Amino acid sequence: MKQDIFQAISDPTRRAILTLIAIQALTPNAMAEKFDMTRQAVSKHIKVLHECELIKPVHSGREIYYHFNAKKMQEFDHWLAQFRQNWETQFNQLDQLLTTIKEQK
Amino acid sequence: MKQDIFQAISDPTRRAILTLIAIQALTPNAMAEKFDMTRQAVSKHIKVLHECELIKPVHSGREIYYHFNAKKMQEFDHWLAQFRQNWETQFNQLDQLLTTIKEQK
DNA sequence: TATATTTGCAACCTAAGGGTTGCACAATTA
DNA sequence: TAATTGTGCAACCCTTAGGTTGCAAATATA
Repeated sequence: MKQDIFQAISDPTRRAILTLIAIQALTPNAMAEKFDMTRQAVSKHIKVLHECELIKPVHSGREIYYHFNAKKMQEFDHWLAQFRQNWETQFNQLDQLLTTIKEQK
Repeated sequence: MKQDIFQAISDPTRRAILTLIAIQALTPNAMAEKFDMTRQAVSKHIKVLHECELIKPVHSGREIYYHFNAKKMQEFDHWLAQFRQNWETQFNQLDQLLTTIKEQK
């Protein structure tokens, strides 16, 4: 079952993991130390992030360093692009509309 | 219970709603016509989007037009900012690292 | 070889998500 | 006023999500 990046990002723990490894690649054990939950729980989050390719494993002996996959994160940026025009122009128009309606009452 | 914007966009139907009303404000009934589910199910999605302020209701008689709140959507853009540097530079470095490791074998 | 370490996987439990139907209520219209 | 329309809320059901414990496999170390 291929995961969806939006679903992957919806969990706060997974967002924290991404923030951590965007700075430096980490092993599952190293990540688990940062959170108040079992290593296995963190491992599940890693699995989700890996399945949707937001992170990439680099094996080194028995350790696995998970790296942040910036390229995949760009997909989120592309989805956001459809709304950029809105927050550049339309939100001023909405303010105007709301003001107009208020005045009509 | 205040909703989280990341959780709000994790659902495909809610993303579709946002895409629709980014173009033009719509009533719940008008939205429901676009989807293969009951009006009440769509209404639940609207509730989630409203609670986290990604959409804003504008009442007009007994109808309610939900408008896209571009300002709130910008929060995603701000969250993404922390990763921009990564996809501008680091993903090339990762490629290099992977290549290096491959050569070491 | 025996032992310790790092990791992943399976079973299980509980809470939350997303759908349904039914109903209540306010605003419009006959 | 009576009937229709647009909306939201509650109860319910089933599946998924996120946590736990326990175990197995692979690598490193004594």
